[in-house]
Amino acid sequence: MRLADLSKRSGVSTATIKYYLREGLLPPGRQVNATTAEYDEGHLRRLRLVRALIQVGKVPVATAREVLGHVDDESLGRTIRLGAALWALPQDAEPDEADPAVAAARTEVGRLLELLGWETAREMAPLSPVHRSLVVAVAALRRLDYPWDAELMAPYGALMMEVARRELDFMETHASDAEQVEMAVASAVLFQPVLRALHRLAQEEESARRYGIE
Amino acid sequence: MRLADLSKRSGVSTATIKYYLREGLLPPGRQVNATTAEYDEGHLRRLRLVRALIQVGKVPVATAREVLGHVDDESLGRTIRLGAALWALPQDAEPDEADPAVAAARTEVGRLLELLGWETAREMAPLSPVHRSLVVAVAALRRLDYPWDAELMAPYGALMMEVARRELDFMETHASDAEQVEMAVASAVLFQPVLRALHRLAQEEESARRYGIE
DNA sequence: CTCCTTGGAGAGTGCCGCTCACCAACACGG
DNA sequence: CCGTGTTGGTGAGCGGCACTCTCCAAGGAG
Repeated sequence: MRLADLSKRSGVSTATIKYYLREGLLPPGRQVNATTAEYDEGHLRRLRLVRALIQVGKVPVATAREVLGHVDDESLGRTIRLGAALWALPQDAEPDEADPAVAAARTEVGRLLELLGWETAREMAPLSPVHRSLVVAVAALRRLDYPWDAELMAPYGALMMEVARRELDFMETHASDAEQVEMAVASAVLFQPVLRALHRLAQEEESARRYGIE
Repeated sequence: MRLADLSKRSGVSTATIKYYLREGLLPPGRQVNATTAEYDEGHLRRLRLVRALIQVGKVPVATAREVLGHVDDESLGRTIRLGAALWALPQDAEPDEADPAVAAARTEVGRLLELLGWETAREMAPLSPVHRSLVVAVAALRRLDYPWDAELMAPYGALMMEVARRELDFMETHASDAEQVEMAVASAVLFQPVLRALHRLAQEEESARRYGIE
């Protein structure tokens, strides 16, 4: 398969594919000679993943490169690889440590993890970027005077744990570590729009049920 | 309160506040004379909401303006107002109707709503932008060969309904329609990062529990 | 009276995800 | 073996967006 074929089968323009190659999102093809390179099904698969991350998941190109780098790092075990890939994903702003809402949010998130019994998450908390973006989001809610507290949030955490369990069950039906990590990244990113849409549909549905369509 | 005070109390630069005023995200202050305008607590509250939408929720400025327009539209009843605001929120790309994955996704989403018994959502389906972005996201998952089907997704839908019920219960503790709609919008947008973070933390936690830290 | 601040508005900035234009080296059909 | 078209590679350009800068004349504060 050459570049033009890759483009046809993926629906991505050759210019964009070249850009992804340049940015290191897509590994180079097998160079046949100075003007020809061969791509295989693996490239097509990776290209579709890249597109999904960027277009549906809105992941910045630089972040996608980093995440995919971890996915491909065969020197790591599965858990570390998964962790590294997930850690590379968030691109939220740094919390403003001077803001009292941030400090309060941090405390409350700590209590939440305790309530949920998420020991690994608690140990990793000071370093984890995921933890950090949780703090930022909670701080934003608090600034809007939403009485957010750990007890209120614990059920959501439990629900997300339920979601994660289903995903890992499903991942286990797949063969290689790389495939599993790839799948975990795809779920982390692509289930987001799905959950968001279901969430909003549920809001509308429940609102219509409670109050009718006035 | 003048512009500079509004800036100090919100932590948003005067230049940015002026920009929001120009873009219609913030209603103008009470004009005292040609060079002075007075802002009140309502402006501060709105400004915080705008910031949360844009910075944490990553909602584009143009979209935020539209959403807030619906929140403020007192000619509408609560359900319609909520629906209008939520409909204005998504900013996903249009589905490519020529793509067979999109057609398959549409069918599958229809079956999902049937399984969940979400009648209002089914009636609104052809028009709803939220429904549309669900189709886009599901199509992306299908293209990656994830065997997504309605039965697999139904539990997620049920979980999101549970989340929505909690939110509406909480909303009911608040007074005016406008406040309730504002709160619904804030949840729709700000719970997203919270859920995302909890989801990823749960993934890491469960992975560590199952496989240890190799 | 003097200096500072105000609201308003246009133009500029920086980033980002492409997209275009151009290149010499080659592939391939006839 | 020739002519046309395609290849990988690269620099520059584009359009959108969220600000941010700069300037202005009109007031306000001490």
